[in-house]
Amino acid sequence: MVRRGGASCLFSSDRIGEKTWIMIKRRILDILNKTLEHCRDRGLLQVPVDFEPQVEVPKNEAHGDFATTLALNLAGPNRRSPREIASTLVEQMADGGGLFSRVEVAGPGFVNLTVSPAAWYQVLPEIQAQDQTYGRVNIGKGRCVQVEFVSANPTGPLHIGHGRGAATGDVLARILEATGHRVQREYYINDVGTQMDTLGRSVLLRYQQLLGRKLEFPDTCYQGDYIRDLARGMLELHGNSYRDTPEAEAVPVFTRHAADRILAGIREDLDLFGVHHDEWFRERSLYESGAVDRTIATLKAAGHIFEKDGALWFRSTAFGDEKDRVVVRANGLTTYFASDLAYHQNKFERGFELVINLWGADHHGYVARMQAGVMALGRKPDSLKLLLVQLVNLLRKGKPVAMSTRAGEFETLRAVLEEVGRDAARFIFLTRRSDSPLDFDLELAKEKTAENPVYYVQYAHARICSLMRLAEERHLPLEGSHLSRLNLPEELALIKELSFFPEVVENSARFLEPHRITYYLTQLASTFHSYYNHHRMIQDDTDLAQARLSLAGAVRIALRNGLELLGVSAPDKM
RNA sequence: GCGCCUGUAGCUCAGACGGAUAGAGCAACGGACUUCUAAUCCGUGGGUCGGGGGUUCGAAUCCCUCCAGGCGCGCCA
Repeated sequence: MVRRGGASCLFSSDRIGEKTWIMIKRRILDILNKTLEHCRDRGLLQVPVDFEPQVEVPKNEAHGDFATTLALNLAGPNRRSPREIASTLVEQMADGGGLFSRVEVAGPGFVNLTVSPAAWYQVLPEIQAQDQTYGRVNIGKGRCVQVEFVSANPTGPLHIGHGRGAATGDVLARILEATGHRVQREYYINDVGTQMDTLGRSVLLRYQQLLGRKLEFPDTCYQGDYIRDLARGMLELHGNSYRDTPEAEAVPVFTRHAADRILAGIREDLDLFGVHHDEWFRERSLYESGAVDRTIATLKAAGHIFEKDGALWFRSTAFGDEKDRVVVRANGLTTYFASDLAYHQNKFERGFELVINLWGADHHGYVARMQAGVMALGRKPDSLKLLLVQLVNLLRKGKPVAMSTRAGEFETLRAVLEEVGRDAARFIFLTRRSDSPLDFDLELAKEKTAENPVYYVQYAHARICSLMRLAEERHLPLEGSHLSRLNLPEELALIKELSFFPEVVENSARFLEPHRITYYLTQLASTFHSYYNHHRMIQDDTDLAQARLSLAGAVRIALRNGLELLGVSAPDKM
């Protein structure tokens, strides 16, 4: 059953180790900072106090593994040419234990850095050692974060748009967990208001029809077949005992029955999708506990509420909204916004330092007032992040599948899951940034070809597993000390790409963009497939075989951990 | 009308903090399985980054303006 809110930030799974970072980039930054310090101390360069060197990966590989723009950025303050500054830096730079095989000034004043193969090789054993934790980065430092997502009204089954929200929210939560945050997943149930009344009335009318009563079923009621099923449920439970009950009395009974049933169905759908919420928070509880009244009183005491035309208004314009908003109507009823204010106050009272809400893109007109509300409640505006999830265009062989809740002919999440499976659905939902519309082709999602990115990535993983099985049969060592045999450019490039994984995860968390993971995995799989097709792993030269298998093993770890973040399985064979 | 978002190859889209010659997948065309999984790989063509102006040593990225599209603008939920 649904639990009441109140559980605060009690999660204690602190599985994030400290040593979760591939060191190359960090080491480069250390060297650069030390060099700058050295130059400043000896009066060779003026360095602004909070100057931080930028290290990037050049597009052109002839420009080395990394490049820094610091000479370009220091040119202004020093009134000297960037190339001159770059030369000074390079002269003064101490090589940190043979990290670089080449350092040179190029172009307008870039310093290009090439990392020595020996330093790259160290990445592989480190990935092996970190294994399951590779990719975890502790940037959250135990910060309490709540992700509220799906939160569909219990008026019908989840459709595919909710599925996208579910996948995005769940993966976001996984990414935040992997980056040292304590995360709670929450579902907000709008169980108050006219939509719920409409639901109850819809089921009641169908119930009466089942009892043989001739009546018109209005357009304003929910049309889907599931309403008839709910009515049949009531019939089985209660026979005809509500046949002549006055509507005002019967509707709440039907509403509760319908909402409970639908919610149970929603939970099943989410379960099937591998999505689990820690907390199911009922809007009704905010009224029952007096939280809504309390929040309005708080805002009133702070001078953010005024009265006009018999209604109470929240002065959201004081916080950047374009107009003020009603919280209590002239008829005495509170608005949806009022309970939302109370809900967010409640979230902060539960101790969350960051609150993330995923909303359907059609709510975007609501963003400014909610942000205003958060500020009025005395919180920093960035303690609430509102992410908008755009529409999903459901296609079948490129042609749109009609979707309309009203007409009752929508494609449910469950139907999609049954057709294409959990892995494909999750992955495809995350192939685009959430605020851009997504085409979801059912036929493509089922295809077991290269066009389907899910299989592409999973196949790379299965392929490596298959390699390992064969290597074991032939008694080849999977680990050893022959990494220096990896001297092909594509081998070094693959190690380099592997080393970026933690940074991808980190950025994915920092910008709240799960699609970065799917992009990275697709790219990594592609690099590996290409490498595999050009070079034999298992072969007579056992030292070389061992080195290549170590590399493949590290690729497998990154693929597996990345898929794990997406909640997608990493099969051993396909 | 006001506000927010978007505009990158034929299509779908990546490109955090401004960096060197703008990328991927699909589609099109042409190739690679006696050898570790061809659910794979390789090659070819394809672009005034919506137009214009500005800031900068340097702009797809920042600013202004115009154009085109999407969404939002209730004492609804």
